[in-house]
Amino acid sequence: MDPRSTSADHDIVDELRRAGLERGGFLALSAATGAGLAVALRNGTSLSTGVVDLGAVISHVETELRPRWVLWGPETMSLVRAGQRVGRSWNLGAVHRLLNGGWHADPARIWASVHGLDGDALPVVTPVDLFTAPVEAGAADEPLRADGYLDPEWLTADFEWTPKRLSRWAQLAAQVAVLQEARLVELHDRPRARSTARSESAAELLCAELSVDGLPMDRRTAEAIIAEFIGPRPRTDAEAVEQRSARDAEVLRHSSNAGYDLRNPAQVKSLLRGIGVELPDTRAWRLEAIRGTHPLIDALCEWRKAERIATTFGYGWLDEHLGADGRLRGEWSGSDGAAGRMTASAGLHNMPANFRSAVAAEAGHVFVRADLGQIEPRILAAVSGDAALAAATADDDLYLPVATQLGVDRATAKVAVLGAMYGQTTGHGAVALRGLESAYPVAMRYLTEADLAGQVGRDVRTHGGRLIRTGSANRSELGDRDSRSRAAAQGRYARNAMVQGAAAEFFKVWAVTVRSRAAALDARIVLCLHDELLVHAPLERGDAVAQLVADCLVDAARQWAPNESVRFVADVSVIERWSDAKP
DNA sequence: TGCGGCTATTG
DNA sequence: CACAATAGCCGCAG
Repeated sequence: MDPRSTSADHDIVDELRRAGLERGGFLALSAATGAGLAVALRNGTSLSTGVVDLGAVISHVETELRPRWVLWGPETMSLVRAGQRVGRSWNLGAVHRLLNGGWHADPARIWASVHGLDGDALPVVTPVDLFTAPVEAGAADEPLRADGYLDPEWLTADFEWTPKRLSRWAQLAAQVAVLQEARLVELHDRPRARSTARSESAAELLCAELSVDGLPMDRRTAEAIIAEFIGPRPRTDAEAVEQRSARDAEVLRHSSNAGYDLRNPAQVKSLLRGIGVELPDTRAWRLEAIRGTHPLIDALCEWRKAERIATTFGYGWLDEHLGADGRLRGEWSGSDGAAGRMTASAGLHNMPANFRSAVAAEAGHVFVRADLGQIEPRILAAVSGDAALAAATADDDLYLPVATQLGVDRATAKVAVLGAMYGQTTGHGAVALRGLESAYPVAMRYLTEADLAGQVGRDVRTHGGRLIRTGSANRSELGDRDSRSRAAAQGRYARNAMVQGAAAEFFKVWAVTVRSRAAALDARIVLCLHDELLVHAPLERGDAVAQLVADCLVDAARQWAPNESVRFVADVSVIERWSDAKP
């Protein structure tokens, strides 16, 4: 178990082979600036080096052995920042979130979880003062405490890493990976869980790469779009203030009282009351509905659009997130706290659609854009095993056969299906909903059971094995509602999470398959948008990448879906700007 | 200064 | 205006 040191004289690949590492085997990695790196195998063997070129060692091992790199989590970014694009990973944080739901995935919690310790009773760092005896040097090399928890000192930002400590840390990571794998195997009713662990881990690699690479964006086009709404870039703060009050004045001149604050919803209501309009709230869709009835309404609608650009998607946004290299960068997360979709900051997931013309491929490159068609109802058909709904997926537009089956028009069928997945029980869709119950009983029962579980706070698991927590933890927005509507909300949440979560798992399988196979064509994924992929590819490889993306969908479906009864479809196009895609 | 409410945008 | 997310500004409590 003693860590062995390796050096340039001793080839680390040979040592790993001798230690029993097979191609694709678990290889835990820990590294710290100035302290070198350490790796550990699942059998406990650990090797460490002194200060090394992290990239060179990883690259060598990756080429020769293609291991499954076991990472606690944050090392993923270090790896990618060091220029490494490894193929396989086992991300302890991602697997922890899969097994336990929620968002927390720090090493202390992960360790406690796989050892059955209370995650809400984690030890905390005791402040060092005159009355605290200094920790003995020997004890500080062992992170495992007598009570079974990890020493919180090891998790602090200024922890002093040594080769010996890195070795131990890697050993622990390897142990956790083995324990997590065992837990996944125990999920007998979720046979896909181990596979999901691997694809979710690969998605973490993809997220790190997306964070580092960024989205190609043409600054001049973006600035022109901003200028359309709020005018040229202000040169001074005073000029910015002036532009802002000029925008306000354009609305207020239609009112007799110019003192109202347009940014205060209550005052906007008063403003509207002044022209004889009484609204329950001042949301855009309510204002749009009465557009043209008074010049103030129209001016207010325009003001709202401009204000949105000025505050969120204006020059400040570009300055903060668009690099000198023309890449828009945000932080990517592989799975959010709820159903496990990917998230991104810097507006990458909620950029107004009119900015898509600014998202442009670089010279000599094209985008391959692909989006999944009607993914959620197709996912529902697959995970529920509803043969009738699966039959409808044979159509490019599944709402057409569903409409025929229900004896309603397509629009009604669509609203009903979406309403069923979101948990809507009232309104126009409610009548058609009863038609769904009789036409697709298996799918509807799948949703209802998730709903009931959510209502009573019983956790559920998606098809791929992700725990959806519906109990007390994790959700905060259910504060002061009464218990009945809270239960109903939790029911809708669980019902939808089973579909949205499974769709997210499937999407990630597709995305990581594309990631892995597009590399050989020098193409890289630059954006993931829940059901849409944007791949940046060399101009001459555009068609080949488009074909590859379509092929990967077939493979992803074969790998992820319980059987081949459900058809998944994607619209794939080769374009120069994101806006070139069909509506 | 932190938090809930309101608003807008995306899938 | 159901399900999910990020993100800004405002008013209010501490």
